[in-house]
Amino acid sequence: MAGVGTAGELESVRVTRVLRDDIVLGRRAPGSRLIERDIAAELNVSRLPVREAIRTLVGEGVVVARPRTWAVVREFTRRDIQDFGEVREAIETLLFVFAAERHTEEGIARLRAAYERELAAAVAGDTEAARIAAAEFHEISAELAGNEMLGELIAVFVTRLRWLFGQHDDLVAMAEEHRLILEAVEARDTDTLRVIVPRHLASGQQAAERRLTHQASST
Amino acid sequence: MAGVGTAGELESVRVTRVLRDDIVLGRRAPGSRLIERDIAAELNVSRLPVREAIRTLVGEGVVVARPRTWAVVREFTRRDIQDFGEVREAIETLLFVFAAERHTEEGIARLRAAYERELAAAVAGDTEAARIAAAEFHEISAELAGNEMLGELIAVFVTRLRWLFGQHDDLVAMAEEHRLILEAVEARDTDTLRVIVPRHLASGQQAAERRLTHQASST
DNA sequence: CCGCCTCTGCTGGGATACCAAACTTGTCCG
DNA sequence: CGGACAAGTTTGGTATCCCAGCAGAGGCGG
Repeated sequence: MAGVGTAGELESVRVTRVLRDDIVLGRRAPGSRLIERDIAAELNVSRLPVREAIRTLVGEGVVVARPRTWAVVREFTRRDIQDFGEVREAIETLLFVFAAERHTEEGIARLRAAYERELAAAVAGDTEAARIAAAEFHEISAELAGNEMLGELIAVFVTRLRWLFGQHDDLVAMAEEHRLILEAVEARDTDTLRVIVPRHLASGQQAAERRLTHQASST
Repeated sequence: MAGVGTAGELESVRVTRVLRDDIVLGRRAPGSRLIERDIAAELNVSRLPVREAIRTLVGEGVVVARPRTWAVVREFTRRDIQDFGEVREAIETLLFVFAAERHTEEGIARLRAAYERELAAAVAGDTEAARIAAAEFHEISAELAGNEMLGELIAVFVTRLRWLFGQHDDLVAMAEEHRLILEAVEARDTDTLRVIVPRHLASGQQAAERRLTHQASST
């Protein structure tokens, strides 16, 4: 169900994914221009799908577009990252608290499975697999939270999240933090969650700020 | 700053506003079809601005679009409204708590001015003016909160908010609730805010659910 | 009489060509 | 050295055309 890929896929969706990956993976630097005509030529499509893709990425907050000029990859300031962290703290705390209050047996089993996959990959040093498993940990949590609107809200921010906080230095430490969250969710211990989730996010915050410093210095 | 209007305005922005108002004000019913060609003809534009507008409204969560078929105005369930209320509670509490922690003298003065305009309009029975002033109360609060990302997050939800919770039965009561919030913000009393903001929102929740019931019965 | 299935019309997704508006940029002049 | 001006770019929008795919109607068979 996940991996059919190009079968009947809309061009605009494909272009969006390519551009988004370019940005998130750093192949397009913050501040660099997104020129519709050039991108269209690169990807062998007309300007239409490119325009839609750029609009989508504007909605996801990783591209800024002023009228009648080129769009650029967004440049985040240290302040933006701080602000984003504050908002993220509130949202994710809500997410895990709801998951704790509303989860089912079956859901916890899936959450544990994701955690175990993440841990195994982290120990094995498989960065990509650990990243994917960690993302699934979040997705399953969103399901358990049983709040569709919360899911939509997170969807709006998830690209920014992947971009700014995508790479975490210490994979094993992150897996350990997920274990603590998993156990608190399973025990429906919301008080503990309200303490450990902010702490968990703070550890990723520093990596993001370090990354920003690195980018700034390379400009 | 608000009211220049049509001067050099982009067509896509204009079309978006027209469609959004149609939906928010109930001129387009939930479930009704949004057919690009028809809307383009109605507004004397080509299909492109209409497509962009529909995409924007999808992003704002008030329109649903499946590939290669018409888009429809979103139909909200009672569950959606409940979920939305839960999320809104967390976001707005955060908003006013930040505003309380970070506001300036000058900002409070503007917030009070907005409140007083709202109260005067509510007492006078001027629904439209009260609605506008209440919206400004929120906008100023977002400024005072000093968190750009939080503003972006709210922007994503504000259309849904206007649509579902737009009309509040008792304008004077809402103004009174805003007075309590204003005073708590000014006094930097975050503990009180964490209590009264959820209570404030709950009072609007019921109106939204009643509205939904009304819509369902009229279908 | 009911349910499935095909078939057709409608609708969006995309390509192409073209034009206007306005933003950038580089140049020239004071 | 700085500002006004002109040329080149780039997006926003219009107008068509075509194709793929969904929805609904109607027919077919049980």
